[in-house]
Amino acid sequence: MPLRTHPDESAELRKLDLFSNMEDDHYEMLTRGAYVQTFPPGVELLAEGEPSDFLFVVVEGSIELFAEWNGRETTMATVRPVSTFILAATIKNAAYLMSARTLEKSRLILLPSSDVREVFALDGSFARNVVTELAQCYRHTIKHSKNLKLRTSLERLANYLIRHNELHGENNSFTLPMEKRRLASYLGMTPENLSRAIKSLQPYGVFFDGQDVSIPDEAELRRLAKPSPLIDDPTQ
Amino acid sequence: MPLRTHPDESAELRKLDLFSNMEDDHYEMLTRGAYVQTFPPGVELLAEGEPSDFLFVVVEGSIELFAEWNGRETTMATVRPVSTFILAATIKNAAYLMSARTLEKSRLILLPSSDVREVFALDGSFARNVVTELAQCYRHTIKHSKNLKLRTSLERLANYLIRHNELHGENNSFTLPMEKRRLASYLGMTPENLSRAIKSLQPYGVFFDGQDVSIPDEAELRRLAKPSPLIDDPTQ
DNA sequence: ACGCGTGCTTGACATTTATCAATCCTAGTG
DNA sequence: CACTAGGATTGATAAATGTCAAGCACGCGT
Repeated sequence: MPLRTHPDESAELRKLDLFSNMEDDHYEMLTRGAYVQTFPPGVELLAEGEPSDFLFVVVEGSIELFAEWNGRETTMATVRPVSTFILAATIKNAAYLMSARTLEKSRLILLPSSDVREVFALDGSFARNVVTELAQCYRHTIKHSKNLKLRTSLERLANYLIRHNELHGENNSFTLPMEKRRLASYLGMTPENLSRAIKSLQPYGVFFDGQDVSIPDEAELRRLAKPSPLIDDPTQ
Repeated sequence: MPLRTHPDESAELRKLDLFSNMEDDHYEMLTRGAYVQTFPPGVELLAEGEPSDFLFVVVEGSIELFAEWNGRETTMATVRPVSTFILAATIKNAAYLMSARTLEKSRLILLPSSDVREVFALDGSFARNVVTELAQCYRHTIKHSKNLKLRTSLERLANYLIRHNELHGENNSFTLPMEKRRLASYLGMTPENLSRAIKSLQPYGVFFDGQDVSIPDEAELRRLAKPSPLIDDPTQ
């Protein structure tokens, strides 16, 4: 059963960049119809093609954005706290282009799309925040396309490992943040192909133990991966 | 030698969705430093990685947005009049993620990025127009990624032909709007592979004569292509 | 009309990637 | 503690795609 937001969630929401510098009564309009809901893993929250009824905010857990065509499926992105998803569809009042499912138990805030559009039309600060968020998503997707079109799957894997090590590695070691089959799908390859790619990175000093990865000497891997900030840097 | 905008270009610019509902003095701020310039074919206007000095508007001709990595190059989009490009980089004051070159003789309006950002901060209507434009670009790029990840190159070609026939075909015939090698690059394949893909579409009722295409009976092609509005419809 | 360049096509071949089936491994369950 | 289900791996094979080299064809300028 959906519940109204609790003060805790509301405070968390207010801190988001997307809602900074907004007038308080506009923020009130935006959240008065909001729900907080917790979902178990593997729940499909929305399907591509549906009209956008809600803007979603992940407060806890993780969400997979994926797309389907002709019986095939591919992972487009993974969304982690605290951030929104399907903002573009909400603002444009258009159909979702991607489906979403929970990967683990997740707590979400649902903001009615009509309220979001209403406040968007009224509040200039909010409109500017939406631009920043959309520009971010847009540039991420451009980089994803460049990655797919300019690199082989082995190169994509190598660059993924280097970037993830930079962001989350300690002592050049880290644990994969998702199942291998999802990573494979995100990187545009099959699980079998990922398995073989992992093996063929061993000569470059990459060692896997289940989900755990260690890259004692990054230099060799970098020679193969040739990372570029214009594809791999999430802050660019 | 750069020239200030002429009254003609200025009127054309003002009519763009991006500048609708703006206050006149804000529009004035935006255009007082603008230049109009005509470029011959094949001129590289900007390179990925450079800071965004200008927002570009194509008034005449056509522009290719492309990206490079490790000696490889791929076409990301073709921009035709009247529309802007590299808006996201301009607003975020970030490096370009794509390079741009003229495909034919082209007339462009250059708006200094600093002016665009200044007006963006002042004018709520302009900020909302930027959102609409960015959401459009974002969703286009999502569709491009889905196309690449979910379809084979033959399926991508088939869908491209169906869509282009819908939009620009007369009597189920049309002329390719770009060279085959650029189409190949846009579709994420080599020119050789495109040549073979074209041949293997003959049994599906697709006939090429140089740049001219005719699809007397679309039904057969559609059975192969399985077009989806969530990938192929530019208005979605 | 003649060359000339560029893009297109074709063939032979190599590489990359997917598919299918079997097996292994491991975390969770009764 | 064995059982089981689902993911991961492996091998064999097929399909898709890229590479290289040669030849073709069309348009352009002289």
